[in-house]
Amino acid sequence: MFRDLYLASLTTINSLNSKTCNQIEKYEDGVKWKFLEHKGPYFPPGYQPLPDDVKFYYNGKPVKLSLPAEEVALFFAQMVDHEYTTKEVFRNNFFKDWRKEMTLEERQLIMDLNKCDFGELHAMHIKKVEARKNLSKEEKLVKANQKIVDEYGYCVLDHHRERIGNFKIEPPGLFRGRGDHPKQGMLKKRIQPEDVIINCSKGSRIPEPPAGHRWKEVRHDSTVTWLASWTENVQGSCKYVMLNANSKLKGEKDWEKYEVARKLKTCVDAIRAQYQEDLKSKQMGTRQRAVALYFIDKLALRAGNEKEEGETADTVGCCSLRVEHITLHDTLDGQKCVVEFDFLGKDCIRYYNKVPVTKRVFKNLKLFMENKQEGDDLFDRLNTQTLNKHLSSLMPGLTAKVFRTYNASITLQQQLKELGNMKENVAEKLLSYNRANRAVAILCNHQRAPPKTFEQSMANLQAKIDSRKEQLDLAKKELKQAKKEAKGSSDNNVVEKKKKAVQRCEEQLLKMEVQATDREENKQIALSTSKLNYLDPRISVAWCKNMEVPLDKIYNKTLRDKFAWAIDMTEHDFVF
DNA sequence: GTCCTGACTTAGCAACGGCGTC
DNA sequence: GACGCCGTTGCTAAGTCAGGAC
Repeated sequence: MFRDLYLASLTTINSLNSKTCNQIEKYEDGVKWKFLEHKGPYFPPGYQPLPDDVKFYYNGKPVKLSLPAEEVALFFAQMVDHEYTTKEVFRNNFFKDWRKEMTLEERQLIMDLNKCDFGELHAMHIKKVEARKNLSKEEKLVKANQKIVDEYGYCVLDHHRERIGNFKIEPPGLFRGRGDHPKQGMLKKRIQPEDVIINCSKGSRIPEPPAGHRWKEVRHDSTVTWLASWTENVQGSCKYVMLNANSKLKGEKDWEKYEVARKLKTCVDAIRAQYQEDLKSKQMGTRQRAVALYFIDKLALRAGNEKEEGETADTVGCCSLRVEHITLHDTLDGQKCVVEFDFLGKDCIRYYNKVPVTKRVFKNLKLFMENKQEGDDLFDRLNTQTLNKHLSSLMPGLTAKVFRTYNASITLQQQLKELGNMKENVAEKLLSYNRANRAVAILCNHQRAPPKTFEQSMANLQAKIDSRKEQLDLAKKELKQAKKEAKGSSDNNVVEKKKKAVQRCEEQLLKMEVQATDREENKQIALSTSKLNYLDPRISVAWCKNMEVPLDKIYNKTLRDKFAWAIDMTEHDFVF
């Protein structure tokens, strides 16, 4: 995949368990692995045991916890005002794992989480957060942190110095699975150097493990893009240290992704014709595949791999839909053949939609649901492997995911064409862009929790609009008066001044009203996900050029870096 | 064909920090 | 200069998909 990888440097934040540690060192930078004794364990950087006046209480009595148990208690204490800690599953998992870190005596004493009082630990945490907020820039070690990024945040790939995306090892803490995750609250353990695999070129400088320690393995695999990896203990999955999105390697992959989606554009009509035909197939499997493809294409559903029951939250995608996730209505709200979808998708985000479908799709769905009950798969003859195998036979590189990219990008392009108006000012053009972006976000079901301060900030903005309206009325009156007074006079200066004031007021009012509309429409919709992952950046770059809108109005610095390849190559006549 | 795993992309949340307003 | 708002950034969970083993 790449020829010549040199890992310039790599470091990990946080260190090892401290079970037998007998010495505490305070670290200025809080980053490098630090080792206390040649054969001893690591200690968390900067970790200080609880001061004497901060106590943990069990059943109303103060208890001095051993160091590992104390650290895990702090993880919980930091979260006590979060909804997580009210959930039974979270509490049970936490308590079970916490007890594993306790000494025998502690385990015999601490039997019930409800009798634990983390109040003082939590107060200490809040105090620390507040204290940090009040620090100056220098005290916050901004420069020191930058030095760490300079030293450890880069690698050399094909002779180019490239930024690493996540060069810090994930610190220990409590697992925050989304939704009703059965493993939420479990202890995410501290990663040791002995857990970490380093991947770098043969002959390159191998990063030094901390003194007295060794890496799990050093390998030289140029077929993969990761620089280091480890296995996390909660789900047993691999975690990787990889390059930043602005690297050449990631940029090339991004470009390839959009090129495959563009290629789909050339054969999508034939593919659609084929799955329409397959809806009539005698083979049940083929019909199911056709209906699934219809959903993936029309509704931009995800493929929906099977998941191991009890290991993760109960979420589904297209192929894993169950009969309880759809309701069929012969007629609904004056429309015929309506399918009502209601299920939890990725990240436990609810997908709720009422969609009129063709008669044939509707008839097939009725057939698939015959003699089935809650819990049964809707598409029992289909899985993502067979679906993708079929798709790749229709077009090289075609998978279910490509439809999402294709439909997202083509929707943006069409919407921009429909909504765009060269005569508008920049604020109005941006509203049109955001509306096009929003159409995509709705299609892909990219939601967000409404900001906590939403109602208040809308009220503030409305108050500003009202006050500006009053100013405008006043300015108009003053203009009228000035015109009256200037009648017959050759001096038009006052009138011109008042005219400009009216104009300025109108512009400001329009800008605020546009902002209010945009914000309201965006309340529960996340635009960033589609912008980052689904919309071919060349469409946006070309639009900016054609509409004479500065690119930084739609792409922030991070996005401009990520899409540098598109910014460099795109002309105004680009068509997706 | 199915199951499992590794590698990679996609996703939302929360902390941070810059900037406008008073 | 203080304050609050909101866009940006970092973090890491949760998906997709290919390939290998059986």
